[in-house]
Amino acid sequence: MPKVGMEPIRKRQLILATVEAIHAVGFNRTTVNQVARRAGISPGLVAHYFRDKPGLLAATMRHLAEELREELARRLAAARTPEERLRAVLDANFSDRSFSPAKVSAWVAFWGQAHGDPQLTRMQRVLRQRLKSNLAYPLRALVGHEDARRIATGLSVFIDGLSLRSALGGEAELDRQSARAMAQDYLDKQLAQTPRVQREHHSDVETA
Amino acid sequence: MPKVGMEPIRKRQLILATVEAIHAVGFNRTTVNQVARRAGISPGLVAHYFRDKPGLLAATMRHLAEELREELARRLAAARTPEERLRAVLDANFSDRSFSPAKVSAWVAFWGQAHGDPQLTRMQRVLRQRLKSNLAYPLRALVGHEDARRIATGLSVFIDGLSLRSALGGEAELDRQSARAMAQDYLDKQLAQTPRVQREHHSDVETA
Amino acid sequence: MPKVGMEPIRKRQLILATVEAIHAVGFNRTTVNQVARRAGISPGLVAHYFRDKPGLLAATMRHLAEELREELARRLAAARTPEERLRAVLDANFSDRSFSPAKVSAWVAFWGQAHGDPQLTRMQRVLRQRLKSNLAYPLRALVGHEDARRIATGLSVFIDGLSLRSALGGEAELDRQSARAMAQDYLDKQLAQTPRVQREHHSDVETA
Amino acid sequence: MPKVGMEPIRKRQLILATVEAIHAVGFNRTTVNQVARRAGISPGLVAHYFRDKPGLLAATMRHLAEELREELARRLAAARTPEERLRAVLDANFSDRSFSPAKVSAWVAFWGQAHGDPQLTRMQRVLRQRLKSNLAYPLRALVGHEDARRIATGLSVFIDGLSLRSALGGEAELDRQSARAMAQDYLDKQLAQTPRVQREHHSDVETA
DNA sequence: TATGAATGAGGATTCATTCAT
DNA sequence: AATGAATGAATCCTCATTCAT
Repeated sequence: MPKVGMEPIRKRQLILATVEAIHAVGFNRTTVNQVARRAGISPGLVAHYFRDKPGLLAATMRHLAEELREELARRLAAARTPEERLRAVLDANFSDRSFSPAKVSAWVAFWGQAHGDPQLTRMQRVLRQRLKSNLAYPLRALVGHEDARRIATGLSVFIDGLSLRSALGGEAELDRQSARAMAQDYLDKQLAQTPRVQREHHSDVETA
Repeated sequence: MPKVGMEPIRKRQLILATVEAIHAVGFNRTTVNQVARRAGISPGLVAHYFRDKPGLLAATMRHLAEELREELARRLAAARTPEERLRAVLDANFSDRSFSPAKVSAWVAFWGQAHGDPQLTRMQRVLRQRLKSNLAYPLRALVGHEDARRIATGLSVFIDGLSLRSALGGEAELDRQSARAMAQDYLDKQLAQTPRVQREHHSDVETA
Repeated sequence: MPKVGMEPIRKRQLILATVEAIHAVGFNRTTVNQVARRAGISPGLVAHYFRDKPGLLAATMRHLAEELREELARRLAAARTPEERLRAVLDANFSDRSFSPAKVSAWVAFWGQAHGDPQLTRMQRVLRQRLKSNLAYPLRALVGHEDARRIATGLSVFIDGLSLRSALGGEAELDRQSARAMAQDYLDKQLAQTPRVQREHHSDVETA
Repeated sequence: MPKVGMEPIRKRQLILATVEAIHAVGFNRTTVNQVARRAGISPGLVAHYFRDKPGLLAATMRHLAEELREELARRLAAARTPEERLRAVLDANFSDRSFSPAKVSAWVAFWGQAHGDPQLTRMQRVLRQRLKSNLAYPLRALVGHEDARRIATGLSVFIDGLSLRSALGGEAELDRQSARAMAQDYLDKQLAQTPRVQREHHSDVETA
């Protein structure tokens, strides 16, 4: 049943099937045939669209990263103050779409594979850096440079820990809402004990 | 060249080789032959001592957990106050022996495999629970029950995040000392904003 | 973009692409998709015109044989004496068109595949027989029947050997001109040591 | 059924099975499983001994070349005069062991694969060079340098042609004895028309 | 206790072929 | 007449596991 314009559809089907398979049977038992069957597609098509298994896995991870980026971009566009920006970053990371059990499972599985796979390692590094930047930027409006960097690092570490816990424990142990709350708590407690800085373009407004 | 009393030596050799292999080539490329060769042992012996590959992997993880337990027990034995106990828990988790690059890599690899493997999942759950208990107990001497539980959970999440970051980034990005310091910072900031509780057996001492 | 009268054009394109592919990447890596892409044609058309891969390969070999036949026919038409006929046969076999590197590569590749493929085997046999006949006929005007047969066989064997050498060694080792000269040398040396026979219809001419 | 010292036996079994398979079903249908089954061995052992399929094929060709070398060495050791040496070279190339139908089939199959396979190409080149040297050396005792080179080249080309003919036509068309005779005829006819040269170290003997 | 040769099931990948458009 | 997406059988290869020694 050959059709035109199927490429994006097929790719999406296969990527979703990959995430589901990882969540359902674990990374090791996730074979190309598994994924293809789950997507209702012939295994040969995987090669057609992703070249090989590493290609499929990399594309899957890229897809997850892209989803996260979209969620974040949408929320940041509506944010006006540093506080709103910080909230937007957390909202994106714990959004219904990005923090679903299957996707969190996939993230953790990829973390476990990153060692020894240069491509995955690079992607992880980029993602981590991006999260830190997204946090550090609004923080610099509130606290000193060094403190902003420190809090951004700590919060991104904490978010990773929450993902891990969520994936390993199942939803029962740590649901999305609680994870979100714990991240917020982390941020609040850090800010509460960090000296605020008056920044020039803020003073202007305040003295006006 | 069969010898008697080789069992514990062989087991240790194979377990260490497993950790090294995971760190060196990643979980997926860690084959039984790889591990055996690295240990300077015939692959057939793996079956003899661990029955099969899952057996070797479970034993390896059990070994890591046991090491952590030993480190902790030793330090807790010398701890007298709640503060010392908390420090002991952190010291154990970030000890030279438990937080080596290879071992942290192995932890993260196991996390990635836990999904779908009931045995690994169970072990993870037990470990996590143990860490939380070890933290919550001394905390209950300082803060309320609910706060103790909350801080213990948060800190164990944060420690996991630090391990992950350490494994993925390499030592360059987050060394052992810095990770230890960040965990301490987390604990300090949490305690600073949590109301202290006067407990009976402490009041006695203090009022004396 | 369906057009009429495309059949011979498409077939030629695909056959030439097959020869080029064999020369460029070797027989084994010559896939239908390879050939189609090289011809700038959809792989589906291969089935349309040649039914399947064996059909394409057989047609390709038939094409090479036909080319050789044409070259020979043209030259033979102009030949008047037995000597001219012999020269014509050699000229045809070592012509620019028939003895190009790509085509010689293709011949050798087909030889390697002939075993176990009845169709290819049959074609090889026919070709060989034809070459031998084309050589034996003019030779019979010069030497005895048995000698003619012997020299024809030997020369056709030698020509095959030259093709092989030319294909394996690349043009650097044995170019077309040298191969032609060696074949001629073979023929000359054989004739020089074979007793000539006076044939009736020749004596008439000569005694006239 | 693991045993020690099986390596050379297994390798020989697999190599012979490879030659037989190529002869029986053709190069393309010669799969690793085919060969293993034919050798009465598990397919996994192929990887154990030859790494992969190309490794097996290369080893097979190397084996054929080595066999030829042995045949030649044995005969050359017994040869005293240039004429005996030349005869030894032909005897070796058309020996019962080296010129069996299956082995000739294998040679031709390898020729067809050499294009695009650097390893096979190199081996072919070395073999061809060796044959030419083995012929040129005794020839230089009989004729001039340039003539020796020319005859050696021509004869080795002719031998290749005979192998090809023998493989394609089956034994019916050109048996081993006839092929041998044709090669001898080629050599004799060439020598008969090439001026002999008196070489110093021969004159000494003859004038003594 | 120890070896490592041998097995064979399982997985990734290739590719000739089909077929809806 | 032409496309090229899709199929799925076939092949190579890996690797956990077994077992004779």
